[in-house]
Amino acid sequence: MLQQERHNIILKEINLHGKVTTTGLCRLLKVSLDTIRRDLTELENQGSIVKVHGGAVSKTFHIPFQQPRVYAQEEKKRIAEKAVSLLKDDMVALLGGGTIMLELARLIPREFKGTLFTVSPLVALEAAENSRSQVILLGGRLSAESYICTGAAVISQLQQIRADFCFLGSNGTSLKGGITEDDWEVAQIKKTMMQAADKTVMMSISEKIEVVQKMKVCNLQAIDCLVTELNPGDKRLARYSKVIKKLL
Amino acid sequence: MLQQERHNIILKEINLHGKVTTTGLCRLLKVSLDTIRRDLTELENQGSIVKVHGGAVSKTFHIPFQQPRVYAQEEKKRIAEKAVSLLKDDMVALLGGGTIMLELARLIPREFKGTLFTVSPLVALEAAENSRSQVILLGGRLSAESYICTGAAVISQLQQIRADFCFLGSNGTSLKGGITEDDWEVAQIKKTMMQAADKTVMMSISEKIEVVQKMKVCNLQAIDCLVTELNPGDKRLARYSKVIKKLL
DNA sequence: ATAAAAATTGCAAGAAACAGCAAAAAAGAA
DNA sequence: TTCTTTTTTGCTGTTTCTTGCAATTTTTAT
Repeated sequence: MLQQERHNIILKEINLHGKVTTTGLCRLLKVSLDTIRRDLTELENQGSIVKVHGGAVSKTFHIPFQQPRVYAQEEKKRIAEKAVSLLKDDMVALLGGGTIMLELARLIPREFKGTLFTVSPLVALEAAENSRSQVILLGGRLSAESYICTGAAVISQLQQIRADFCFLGSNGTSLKGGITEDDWEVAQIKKTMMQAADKTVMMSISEKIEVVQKMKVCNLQAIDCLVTELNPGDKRLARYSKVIKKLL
Repeated sequence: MLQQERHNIILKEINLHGKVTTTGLCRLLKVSLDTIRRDLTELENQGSIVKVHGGAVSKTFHIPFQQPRVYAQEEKKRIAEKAVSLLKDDMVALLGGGTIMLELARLIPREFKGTLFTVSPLVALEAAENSRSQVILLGGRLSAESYICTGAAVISQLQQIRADFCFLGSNGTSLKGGITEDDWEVAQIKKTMMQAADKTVMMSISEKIEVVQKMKVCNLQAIDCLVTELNPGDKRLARYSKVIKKLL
């Protein structure tokens, strides 16, 4: 077996599974551990893979140490950056809960002057810290699972509000299923929030695209803008661009 | 299973749920608790997550003031322990804000069954985490200084409540000046909370005894119970025992 | 206050990595 | 072909890394 041949097989394995183990390759290629180690060292020097104790992982699999933030969080941050650009002074905005919304609250410019309503205590605290805008927390029964206020009190307060924008995170976004959620209470709140605002901005990481959860929030037609970390021209979003007015 | 693999899985879990438990990961990954602990330590050193007792939380969910353990001076904890003993099942209680109240929220027994109203998002989150009781957050404009909800909305919601107990922290307690506060808005809220409850429990560390602030909340006669970290028979409290029905 | 759960520390067994060396294989030259 | 040179491979002993265990301390729950 040629050296080059082994290298190709190793690369194929890594691209397929994201990782390889030294002993696994040893069995697969019927050569000694040392040979495999030397192979891995060479491939690493070429810059194709990253060696770790026990084997090697693909470059995309490996998170460099300099990057202190977690990958999904980077994506969420990118989404929040795009969404926050929609904020204009004197705007009245409704904010949902979830981690993307927390990122958004964190990114609100200090000089932004507007009114922010939210059902999430965490988002409220973050927004109040980071901006001089008015932050109004819509109170109600606090759900320990979702960390947002739920129940009739929230619904009735929402019905008294007329907001310009409603920013929501999505747990499931699909062409057929629309926007879906795994918690019934949360779905109700989101529905009502959308009714209380002129326009709805839905934020979804691409992982959640074409994912369908148990509880329906709305059809895609009800969305005015879909924000993902992807480029709006990405092929994964092609079919969405026909249904939703604006992609970011 | 490669170490890197475990790390990736842990990060994914944290991003998905916001938190992980050591034992949960132990079951999921089929390795010993020690290995999980070491993994979490490494990920924390990388800056990806924040370790807490029992597991780890996502950096996004981790808000600096959510870990008031640093402020949790022994005295405040002692006060909270005494106060929490006043809670009985099926009780409706109003909770104020502040660090003592956070300690109280943390000490609420898991089996306590009652209804808790609060104007503080932090207290609400803590209480919802630590007990199976119903937690209702009274929403309103969030004050960035005091981290509690203020304004007319809170006042009007409070006027619709009839609670058994009202638990408040005090920033100033004196024989002549009564209970005082440095923030006008907060003083208004506290006044209204007291009116909405049958009995008021005031919690004050001895540092704040004989301290007078600018804004008056009430006279000492309006207090049903004063809780301090001192022994009720302490001579510093002697003159208070004549005015207040109960000392703890 | 007491009991239970979790964290920390030190340690030892096992697995993997490393370095040097020698045998085997491959390549090139006479 | 045969000999020499170079490269590759496998082996050995040593070192490093990882993991799980036990004892102890700290934190949390009751």
